[in-house]
Amino acid sequence: MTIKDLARETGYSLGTVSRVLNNHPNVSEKARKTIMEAVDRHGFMLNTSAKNLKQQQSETICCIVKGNSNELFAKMLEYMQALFLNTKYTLITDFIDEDDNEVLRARQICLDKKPKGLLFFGGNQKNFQEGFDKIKLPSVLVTSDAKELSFDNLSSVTTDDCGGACCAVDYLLANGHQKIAVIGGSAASDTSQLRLRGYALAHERRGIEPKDRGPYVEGRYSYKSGYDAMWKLLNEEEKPTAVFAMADVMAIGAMRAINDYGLRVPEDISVVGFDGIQIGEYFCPKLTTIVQSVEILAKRSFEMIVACIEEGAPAGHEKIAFELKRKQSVKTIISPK
Amino acid sequence: MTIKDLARETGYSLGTVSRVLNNHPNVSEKARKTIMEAVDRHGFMLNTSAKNLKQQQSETICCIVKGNSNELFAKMLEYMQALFLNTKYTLITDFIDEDDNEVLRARQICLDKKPKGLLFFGGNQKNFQEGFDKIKLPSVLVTSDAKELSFDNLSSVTTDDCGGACCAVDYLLANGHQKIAVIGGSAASDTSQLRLRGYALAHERRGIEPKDRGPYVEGRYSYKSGYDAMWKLLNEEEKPTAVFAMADVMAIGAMRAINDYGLRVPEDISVVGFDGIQIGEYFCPKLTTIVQSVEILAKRSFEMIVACIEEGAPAGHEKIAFELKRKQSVKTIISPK
DNA sequence: TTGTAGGCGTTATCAC
DNA sequence: GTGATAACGCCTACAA
Repeated sequence: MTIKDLARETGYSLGTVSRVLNNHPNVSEKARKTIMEAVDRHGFMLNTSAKNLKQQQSETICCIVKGNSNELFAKMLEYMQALFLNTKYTLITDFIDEDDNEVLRARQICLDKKPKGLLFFGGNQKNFQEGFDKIKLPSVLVTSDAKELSFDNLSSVTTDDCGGACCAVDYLLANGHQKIAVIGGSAASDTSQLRLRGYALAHERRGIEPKDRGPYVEGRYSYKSGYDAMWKLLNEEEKPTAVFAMADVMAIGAMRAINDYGLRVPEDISVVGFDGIQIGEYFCPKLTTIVQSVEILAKRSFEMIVACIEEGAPAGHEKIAFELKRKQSVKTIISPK
Repeated sequence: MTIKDLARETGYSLGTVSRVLNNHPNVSEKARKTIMEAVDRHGFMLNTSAKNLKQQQSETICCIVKGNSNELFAKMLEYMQALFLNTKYTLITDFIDEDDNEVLRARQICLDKKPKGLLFFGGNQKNFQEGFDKIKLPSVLVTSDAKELSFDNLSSVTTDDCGGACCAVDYLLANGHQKIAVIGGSAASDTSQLRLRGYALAHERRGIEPKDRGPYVEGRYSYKSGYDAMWKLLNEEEKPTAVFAMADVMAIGAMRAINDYGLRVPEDISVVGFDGIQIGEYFCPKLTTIVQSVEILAKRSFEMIVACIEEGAPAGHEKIAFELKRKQSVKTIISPK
């Protein structure tokens, strides 16, 4: 069933049917009614391939989401959808695997759907370096800094990773912890780099030498990896009194490991996470963490992409404020100064 | 840039370029090489709209996933992708919102991509009743029973929800618990119905009258909802000694509520969940739960859809075995008989 | 092995 | 208001 069939059946021409289906003006009420009736009768739907093929431009913005079970991204998407509701743009979402190439995918989407702008939720610097020059659309990379990439059509909005980590670690130091271990992602990742930098910064500000700092265990952002990393730390000669985990999931894995080892959080070892995902609030003890504001992240990304599209605003790179959420997973060794 | 440009540039014709791009035989090595070089040079990509439009049939199976942060579905998808890797089919995935209409979406996809079969991860009976008659492709509904719908091209694979719930509750009864409360989804949902049926069944088998059973608190499948439901139970005159939560997330919310109320799991109140998600293993105490086998769910769905497509097998409705994972959230009041 | 031409289902630009 | 008709980019007979 195509609009051709619809035309034949209603006695109107292709053009009129198409006009009705696209809510164009200049169609008689009568035509609209007859045609819509036929549409409903058959449950007719337009073929979007044909539509996309023909349309040169669409009032569409595409959001490419990396990884399909990321609570932060899911929440951000909700806000984003709400924001686009009252605009002339339609937000379309495309989920891709964690390790798929988002830039390649974006290029395909540009070809097929001809969107006005691109939003990337998560992204790998390397993929951008290699292929983003082929993309000419205003784009915003959310959750990862694109300043260094310096494409003039690629903005970015990120949480202040370095500052957040610094704040978390400083909080631990202020509470009297000394050797603070870090568990986090691969040192090769930009985000991990920044958070590690924040860790160092907090120490530097208090004049603590590198040799007097705790160890860094690399892993992936998962419960299991957090567990394993912590387990490793627990079996070393000198156990840390506190751990900074670069992600809440790692923090939770770590807390479980501490429990299994027979120690307690925060009595024996304190833990601070990063992200602010829900489960942190439900875990026992409630996780003290650096909260990324998904709401502001979404809002600023939205504003930036729209400004770039409508006013040709230049690409910008913005850092969003974080918030230290003090809960129950940190013990005060000396009263904070 | 289109294949036309590519043809012009390489001196070959449209046909040859297309053949190269689609790995057809009957192309000279030379042509393949020159054309591929041009493709790489420009980073050329085919327009999939045009491709889909033209192609009448594709060796494709589409998986429509409802809700984009469902751990069970994400895991199932991983298995599914692995299963399809060695077949001639390409699995394409389409994520839709929790409350979008999966059947409508499926119809659109059929029009656009002309797949050979459909996989639904999650689905609403009502949507199927209303619109599935328009879909003529072999389909499998995973995680929700489609027997009652009785479409001859719609199979289903589900965990034995009733049996699982019965097992969970029986385990609690066997451990000496008496008034077992239930917290779960809306009584209107099929899955909740089945799990509630299992709860009743476990009691019937031991000859326990409805009046001697615990209360049922309705909610949604979320941490918060589990928390609220439990809080309500805690503030009633007669507190339960055990709770069966229809989802692990609810169970975790409930455990947090118990903690906040000043009681302990399992010493004061025991909890059993349903699903077998990761966090249950990391929570303190580790959650005793009914595990749905995502692996088998995926495997059987895969086998069924392929059988329907290739051998015209009739639709079937299968129940997958669950597993009771005994961990730390249940206390034995009397030794189990 | 390669080239040519028709058409997939739409939308948009014309006339009428 | 409405109806022809020409693309959109690609695939695939069929012809050479």
